[in-house]
Amino acid sequence: MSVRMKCNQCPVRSTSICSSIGVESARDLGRVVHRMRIPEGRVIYGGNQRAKTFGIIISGVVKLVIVKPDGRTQIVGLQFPSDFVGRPYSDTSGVFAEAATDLELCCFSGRVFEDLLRDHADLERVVLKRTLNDLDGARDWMFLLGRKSAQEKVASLLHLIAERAAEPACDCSEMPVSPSTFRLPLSRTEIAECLGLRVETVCRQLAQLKSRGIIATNRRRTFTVNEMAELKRFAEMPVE
Amino acid sequence: MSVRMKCNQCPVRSTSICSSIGVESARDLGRVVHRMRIPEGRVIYGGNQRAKTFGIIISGVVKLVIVKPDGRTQIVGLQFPSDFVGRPYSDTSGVFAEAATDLELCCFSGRVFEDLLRDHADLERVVLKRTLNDLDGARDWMFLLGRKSAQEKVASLLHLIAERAAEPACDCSEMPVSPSTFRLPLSRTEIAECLGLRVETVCRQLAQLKSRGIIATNRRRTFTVNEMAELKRFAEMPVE
DNA sequence: CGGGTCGTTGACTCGAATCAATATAGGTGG
DNA sequence: CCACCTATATTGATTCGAGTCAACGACCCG
Repeated sequence: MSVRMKCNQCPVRSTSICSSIGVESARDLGRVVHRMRIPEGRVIYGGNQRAKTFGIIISGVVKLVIVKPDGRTQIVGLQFPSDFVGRPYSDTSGVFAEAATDLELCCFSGRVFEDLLRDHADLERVVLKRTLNDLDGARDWMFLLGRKSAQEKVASLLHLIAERAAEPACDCSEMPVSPSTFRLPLSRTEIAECLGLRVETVCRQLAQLKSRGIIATNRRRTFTVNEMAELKRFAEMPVE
Repeated sequence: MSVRMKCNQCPVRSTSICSSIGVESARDLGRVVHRMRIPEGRVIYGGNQRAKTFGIIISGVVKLVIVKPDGRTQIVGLQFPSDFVGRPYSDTSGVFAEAATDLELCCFSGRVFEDLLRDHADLERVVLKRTLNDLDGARDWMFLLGRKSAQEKVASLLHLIAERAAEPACDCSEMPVSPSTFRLPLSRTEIAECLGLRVETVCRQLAQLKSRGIIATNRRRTFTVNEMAELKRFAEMPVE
């Protein structure tokens, strides 16, 4: 099976960077890709990872983490299917990328991709656009970290995940039950690490949302959002 | 006086994007620039600002702010001389840019710059590199907002500002007194808005640092860092 | 079925927010 | 140029939200 074939049946083709570049760039990119399965917990880049890796997430979730020597941990980004993974033009970033769930990654190895970037202005433009969007996202997240209450933080993250999980490209959904049920890609501890909170606080806020009927959880990672609109309200209102 | 002349004597030429592009791009860019003085408090883009503006800061400081309807405010970025100001490829960003001090800006108006970006791959590449650095910076800041104590937050911000203020391109320094004295580009309230704190908390932490002899302040905005190394320690240690 | 990790809940503490009262710089107008 | 006036900064007293410590419960794996 040729690479072209693989790209043609790629589930994220229409939403990834591949959809925004010219045929020539797409062809050159298609030549150097290979699919890869990565188990939960594996570090993709950063830290002691020597080789640069770039890729597009086909399925699964990647977390971007900052860990300080004293153990304090902050998750500074989440990436979902169709997102671009990698940090071009630098190999010294305090951030590292780790598989939050098992992943399917369409990846191209370091040097090759950077050469491609240099040679294909359209590819570089689309990476720039993605990066600018990531920056907007990071800034919205800064507002959350600096100004929102625990209640709002938890509601915001659930809302964000629920929206991404609902996208067709994402296989997080378990079964199209009534509103939206999906498997949470993060543990309680990881949720806390996203939000600048402690696990216990996250649990208490989840309990609150449950008692109000806005969400439901049975098995640990199985989530149902009953009232998406309510959830959004909670994500932006100081309290009730 | 020609534009070329103006560029030749530009104080931030060697550190801005202009230093990283080819002669042809530099020439084309030089054709469309004009200097502008902008008073403290003026909004440069975002909010109700219709016209897109791009530019390079020659002197002064720009703050990037998110304000929510209920009045909660978070500063999500600071930009110093030689930094690039503007948000290409989008006009709907919740962030807006405001002059934190009086500014001197070398600016190019919207459409023209975006066309230039498209036509000059080297210019686009250097904007991409800057954006990636901004993203790294935003993520470091997320760690600060999510995980640092008030003490560390204040020390971190002062350290960051002191480093940028010390750069030759920056005219913040007042007089080369013993260690480093400079004019703070932010009010106490703005410092609080950077850090996800309240004014009162910022004051108390400043008082702490003063009583330890690490910094000194006489007139409100005049700051001296006595012990840069100590300040850095405080920026990263849970407490003392 | 048993062990261990992860999640949940409760009691208490602590750091930063809030509320309130001055103090001081710096600008303004007389 | 000086005295006043206002916005900004500072300090104190108290409250409150989230952190910490501790125990228990439940899901998941072998």
